[in-house]
Amino acid sequence: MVSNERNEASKPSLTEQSYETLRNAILSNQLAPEGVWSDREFCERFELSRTPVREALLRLQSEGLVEILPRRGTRILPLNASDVREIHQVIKALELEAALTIAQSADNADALNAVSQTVVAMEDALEKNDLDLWVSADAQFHDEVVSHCENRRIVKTYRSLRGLTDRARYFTLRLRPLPMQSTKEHRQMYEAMRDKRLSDLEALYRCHWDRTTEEIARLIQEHSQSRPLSPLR
Amino acid sequence: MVSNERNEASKPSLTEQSYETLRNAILSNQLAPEGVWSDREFCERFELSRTPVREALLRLQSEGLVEILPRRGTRILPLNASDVREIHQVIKALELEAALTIAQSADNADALNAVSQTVVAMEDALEKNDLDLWVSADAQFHDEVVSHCENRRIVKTYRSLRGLTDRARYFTLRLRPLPMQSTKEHRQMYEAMRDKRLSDLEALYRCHWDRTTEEIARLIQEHSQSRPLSPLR
DNA sequence: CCCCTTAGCAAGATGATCGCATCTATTTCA
DNA sequence: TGAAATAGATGCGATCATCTTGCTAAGGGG
Repeated sequence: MVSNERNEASKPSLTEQSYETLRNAILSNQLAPEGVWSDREFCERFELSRTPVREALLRLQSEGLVEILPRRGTRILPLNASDVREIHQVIKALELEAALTIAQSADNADALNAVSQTVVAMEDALEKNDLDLWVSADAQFHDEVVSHCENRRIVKTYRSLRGLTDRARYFTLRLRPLPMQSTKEHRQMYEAMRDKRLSDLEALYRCHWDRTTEEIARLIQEHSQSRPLSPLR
Repeated sequence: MVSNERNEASKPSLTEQSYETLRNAILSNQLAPEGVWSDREFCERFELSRTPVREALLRLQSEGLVEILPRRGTRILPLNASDVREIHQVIKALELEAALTIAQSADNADALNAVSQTVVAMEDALEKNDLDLWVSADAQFHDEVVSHCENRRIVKTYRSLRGLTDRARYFTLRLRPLPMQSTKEHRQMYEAMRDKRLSDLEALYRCHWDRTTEEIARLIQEHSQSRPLSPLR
């Protein structure tokens, strides 16, 4: 009666806690992606003990945020232009698949409604010249599309990859042109989804992501030429 | 043949060893996907100790093969028809993206050559009526496509998901019709890729995967109706 | 009087800590 | 320059404390 399935809310384990702490520290760039860190340094800095930290690092490695060098230490992987391009390509493919699924679904009223609202929010934010609001609406657009595709694997993979590039998106936001073009594209994507124009939807999606990707990747390339390449795993 | 970047081959840590052992045991169905296992049982059965087993289980959980119930044990997740559909949808999207990338690449001679050879191998195997050989060639077709897309994230995500459904594919292989249709489709996909007919390629890919997915999913549904649904994470 | 519900206890298992042997990298000496 | 020793850190295992769960018994209701 009392017990439902959410048992992780009751008491976050230290491993979970370590994972969240380290992940946030990396994504917010509090941990510089340079040099090799030892377990001890993580422990001392965040007041955690070794086992939870080790298990958290293993998870972060599987997500591609860090690289564990056996018997040597842990390296925070920097995000270079090539990484952004690779990750965005996967995101593009997954999100397009989700959008196509929604467009072809018979029962997509909820999804379309949710997506529609985010488009309106983007247009409002643009009018008010509120970039933070726009970013939030933009993120929500993509999240709503993915969330409504009824495929937990797509959602999970998408979320984990998306987190990686939020760093990049955040830092390059104010360096990019005002997102008028982007806002228009989002409306077009929504309408193509609504009207079940599948090939239009696909072309729009690919175009949108390819353009966004190039904008961000170029900015990263210009602003951090000194950073080393990061091997995967 | 020649190992290039694989530095884990030099000396497999016990964690790596545990991971491989457990993963193989699950994928080959030596560990029944029923009931909850304790750490000790894994340790005794495979003669490993707890720390490596725990770390391996964490990795397997992040791949969706097992579910760790806090303070209760570890459950091997069964593969039901719905899972197969979800995973195949992701695979379809990723592999299509890879195929499109190859088709649009200027320097795709190597890739096309490798893929072409696997198609020939499939046709040979079919003629000899050698199912095992056919399966191997089939797997190699998809692997070559993904491997040549120059995107490590796609490769990595693909491999991890593909492993999950190999179980299903293996078990349903001999229950499915002879793969004549499938072989023909692979040749068509290859030719579309070679001739840069992108929309054909896309349609062929979607059609191929959707058909394969339904074949396998239906067989699973019929053969294992008694199995419980498996929640993700 | 019997059965069902609930509280309490015990046993077993897990999350986390700590220590040891081993391996890597660096430094020093020949 | 090269080899060996030393210092430091990691991988792994042993151990402790806490939590879950199943069993038992007591109490209340039919």
